Amino acid sequence: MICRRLAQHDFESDTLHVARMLLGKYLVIRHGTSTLSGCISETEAYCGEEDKACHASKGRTARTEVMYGPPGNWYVYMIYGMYHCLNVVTEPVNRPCAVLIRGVVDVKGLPQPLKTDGPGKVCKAFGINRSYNSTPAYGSQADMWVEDRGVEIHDNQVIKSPRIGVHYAGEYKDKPWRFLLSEHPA
DNA sequence: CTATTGATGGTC
DNA sequence: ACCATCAATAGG
Repeated sequence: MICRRLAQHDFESDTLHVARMLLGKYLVIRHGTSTLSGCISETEAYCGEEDKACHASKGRTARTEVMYGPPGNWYVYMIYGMYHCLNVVTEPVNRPCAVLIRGVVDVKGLPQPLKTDGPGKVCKAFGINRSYNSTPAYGSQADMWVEDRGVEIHDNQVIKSPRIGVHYAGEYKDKPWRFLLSEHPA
């Protein structure tokens, strides 16, 4: 069975391409001796300063700094004071883009099943917080990474839609930059 | 529809 | 130092 960790260069390409590519890949996190993993089922692309829905539309700040750095680092932020959202930085240095991981299915390693159909719930189930911000999502040293387990996702399994919760984003609010599996492969 | 919750960025 | 807003979620 194929089981390859993605490499940094896998995150360097166009953000829409990465968001589509991540569907069917596996998010894996190591907590000490235990490991959690699940199949990525929903993503959204956030594409640079010109994208009014992207946090980097406000320019370079302490929060967005990681997006201006090299691709393949995690971008984790807190939203509404209660939830964390997990993103991975894409595209070359100084091009502030990221993919939000909104849904993970078929999660293995939890003591009991938890709903993971939303970005806040993904982070809660996986125990993801700000301490992961700016850490690499690739390489053998990573605590949390993405694996290709050979699951092929065809275009007829992928639904594209506008992104959630970005009504304020002007001409960018209706861009079909959300990608989700119509049925998950498990 | 509302309440929750605190980080964040903009303004004073 | 304030203040409005927010890439969410649960509950009516």
